[in-house]
Amino acid sequence: MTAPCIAMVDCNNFYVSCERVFNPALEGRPVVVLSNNDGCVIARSNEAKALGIGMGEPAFRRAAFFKTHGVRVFSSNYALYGDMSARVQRVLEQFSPEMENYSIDESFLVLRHADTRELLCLARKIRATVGQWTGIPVCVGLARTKTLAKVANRLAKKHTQSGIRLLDDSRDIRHELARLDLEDVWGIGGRNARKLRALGLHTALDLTRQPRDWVRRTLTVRGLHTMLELRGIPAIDMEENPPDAKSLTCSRSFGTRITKQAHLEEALCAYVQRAGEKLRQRGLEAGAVQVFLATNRHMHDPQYANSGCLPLSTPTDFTPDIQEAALRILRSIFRSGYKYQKVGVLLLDLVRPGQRQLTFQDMDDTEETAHRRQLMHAMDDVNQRFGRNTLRFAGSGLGPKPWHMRREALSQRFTTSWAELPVVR
DNA sequence: TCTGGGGTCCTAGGACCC
DNA sequence: TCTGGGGTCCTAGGACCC
Repeated sequence: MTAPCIAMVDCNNFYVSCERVFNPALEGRPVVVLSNNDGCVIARSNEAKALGIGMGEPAFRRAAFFKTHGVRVFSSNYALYGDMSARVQRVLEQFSPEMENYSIDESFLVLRHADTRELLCLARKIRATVGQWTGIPVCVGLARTKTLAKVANRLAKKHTQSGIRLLDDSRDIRHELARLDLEDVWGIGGRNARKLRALGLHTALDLTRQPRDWVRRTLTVRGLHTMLELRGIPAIDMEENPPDAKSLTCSRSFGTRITKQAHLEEALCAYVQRAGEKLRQRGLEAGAVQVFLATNRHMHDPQYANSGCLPLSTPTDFTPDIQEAALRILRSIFRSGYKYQKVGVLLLDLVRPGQRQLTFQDMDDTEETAHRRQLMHAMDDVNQRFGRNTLRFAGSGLGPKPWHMRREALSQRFTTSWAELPVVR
């Protein structure tokens, strides 16, 4: 391969693999991991896939099936998966200085090796090292563009023993694209696949044969980039240093349906607290707050959903100010008489403090500002050392919390339990 | 009687990803 | 009883300005 090669490294059934690392008895058995609230299936072992369990299936509908087939079921444990993800990424870093951590379980690496044999050798080494150092099995797809590397990775998973697939020869590429459904192409979702089918296109190869203008008009500029990449022309850049996020969300579905405004307010306060922690962790301030609430659209009950937004007078990372704004929005959109399923907060117009214009307030209340910063810092510190919500705002309620989500089958926090952390810094 | 047109900014909605 | 959560980008269309 003459041009630089892109490797797509994808962890196999990642959440299931994380559970297995710390519970080897799960090896060879059907295992699933459920979404927040134990709602639906978001990860399946190969054995679970073989039983016909689909991605996104509601767990309650499969409960009996899980029991009769001995499927081991886990609530999602993001503290564990996030930590394992970081370990995998640290291993991958050693193989290329040019790397994009695309998602919790996928990374793109640029490999500048001219020789095909060298590339395959390196891919084998990546796979073996990640497996040995973290216990997580991965597959590697190799190609000239990110989109083709995703295709190669898919082939590595489905059709190889080695877990490695190089997709470089043009006849080979054509052959594989002719067998690839449009909705299985990275960047083409269900909606656009249906649209293209109605226009007579069915496979990835069909798409590569359309004129650029037509693709641009039909699928917007992003679809055009996808099509060019399928042709082997790089059009989607590596994002090695992702820019600061522009928004940040915290929302949950409730364990039971909620009708009381007071309970919604408690839940919202808790979510804002969490959002504030994320905000400070990233060193950002929010310029505006949005709140939304919704009933359960799967039920036949009366439906209501609404949202509202408020700008903050000056960008801030001070949780109480954000909570105040959020509660004002909630009170303006709340309607009684509905069974609510969900409430959430979005922090918008995020900025780095150093990069925004100073206001008169900034010059004015420096002492006050310092106190507020110290307060948030102290809370974050305690909660980091002793566990989330060790210190929390009274607004999130002192009594029982009917809005809490269900997590009935949670594994232990094997890697991040606070008891393992040093108490003194 | 006859009342422009082009540029910019913002937002909502829709699509995608894992 | 029970159907996730957290992001990004693009476009069309309206508001506004000169």
